[in-house]
Amino acid sequence: MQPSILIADDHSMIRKGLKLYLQLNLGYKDVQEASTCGELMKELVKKKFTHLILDIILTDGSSLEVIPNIRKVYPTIKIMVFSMQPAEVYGEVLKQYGIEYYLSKTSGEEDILHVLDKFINNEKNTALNKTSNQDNPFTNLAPRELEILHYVLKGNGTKDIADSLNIKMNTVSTLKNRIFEKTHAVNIKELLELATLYNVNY
Amino acid sequence: MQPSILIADDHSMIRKGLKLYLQLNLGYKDVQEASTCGELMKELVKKKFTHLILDIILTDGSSLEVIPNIRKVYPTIKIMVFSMQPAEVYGEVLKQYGIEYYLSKTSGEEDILHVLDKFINNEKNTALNKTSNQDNPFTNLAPRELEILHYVLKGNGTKDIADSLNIKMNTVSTLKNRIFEKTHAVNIKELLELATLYNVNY
DNA sequence: TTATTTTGTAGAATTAATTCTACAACAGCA
DNA sequence: TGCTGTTGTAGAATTAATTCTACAAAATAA
Repeated sequence: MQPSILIADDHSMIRKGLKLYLQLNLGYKDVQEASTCGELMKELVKKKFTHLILDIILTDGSSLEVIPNIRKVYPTIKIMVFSMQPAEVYGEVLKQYGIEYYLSKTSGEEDILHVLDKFINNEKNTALNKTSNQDNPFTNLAPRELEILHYVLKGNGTKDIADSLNIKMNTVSTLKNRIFEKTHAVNIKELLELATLYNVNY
Repeated sequence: MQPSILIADDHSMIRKGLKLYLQLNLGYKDVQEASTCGELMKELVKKKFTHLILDIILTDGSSLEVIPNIRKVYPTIKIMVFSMQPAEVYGEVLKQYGIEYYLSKTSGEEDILHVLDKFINNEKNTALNKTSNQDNPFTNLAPRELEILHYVLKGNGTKDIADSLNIKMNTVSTLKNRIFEKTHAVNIKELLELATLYNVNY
């Protein structure tokens, strides 16, 4: 059976690039795109996919949150997550969500093709198992904390974040405090520096 | 004459996506890739390109720094810069380097194609022209504003600054606002980026 | 030289952000 | 299997920060 692949990422250029790899380099013809969580869910209903490739953060929310739902409705679908961060940052969270395949957008051509190929052919991914970097302060962040971090690193304010996630400002403040505690940063400037240091983008 | 295009970006996926737009959507066949400043210079020697598309930050340095050199050796080459940031952040710097075309990677499909098309066909780019044509945005700051800037860049909060200068928080806020206005930064993150870019560390 | 803009400052009012507390759900350990 | 720590959430109270307005002094333009 031919694999049927759905890509969800809010940058169209990334979607096109990934699609190109899958279609031209690896020869998988059936590749669809979605740019938001909403679109993602809509596409899933339209058609039965065998493989999902999800950016962690989409404009309308974190794809991590919808993964349990997707799993419930489509238990056989294979899911790969990808983002700008090196694997260590999301390592723990991904394990928590049972994600076995991870691709960093900063990887080189060969790595990308290698990981994609393994993913589509359901081979075990070796890369994720060996990661557990203790000194990266971002590794200890909880899923929601990472999500908030994303917005904080973009420069968004507390109210903004609260509004776009539909939670109270208090909650965002609490999460932000926990991020600062765990990373030992004392202000946004230090957090940004740390993020630069550990190659954590957004 | 057919345009001959060179893309420099350290994310291979972005290169592929951009290439796809140029080749499949716009029909320009001659598109090459480089992932580092070093590779960029090597490619330039190999062959005469008509158009360059550069990510601002590459792994081995800022592409902005090599632009003057490129201009000296290849005065007719057209250069477009692209990055993850919205145009305003780099607006001033780009002006300084004589860059007329800018593309944000976060743009949607239509915008990307539109800007690319204009660039390749040497049409005037309207988007960048309306950004104010001052030099270094920090040179317009008044003495007291620079003083406040110093504390802001250190990561200090409004109250802190007010206390250590023995002025009211209102005053600091007003000064901060004027700093943001004059630099066109919308938040601390952008201000820090601008400061880094202009080597401002008061 | 006069008119206009910029600069440094703040009061009042408002809005944003934090802190402190709490609690239920869950995870992990022992 | 019960104990303990973590996570995600928010209410109440408080504090920090912004906005809007204003004004005198200084700088600048006409």
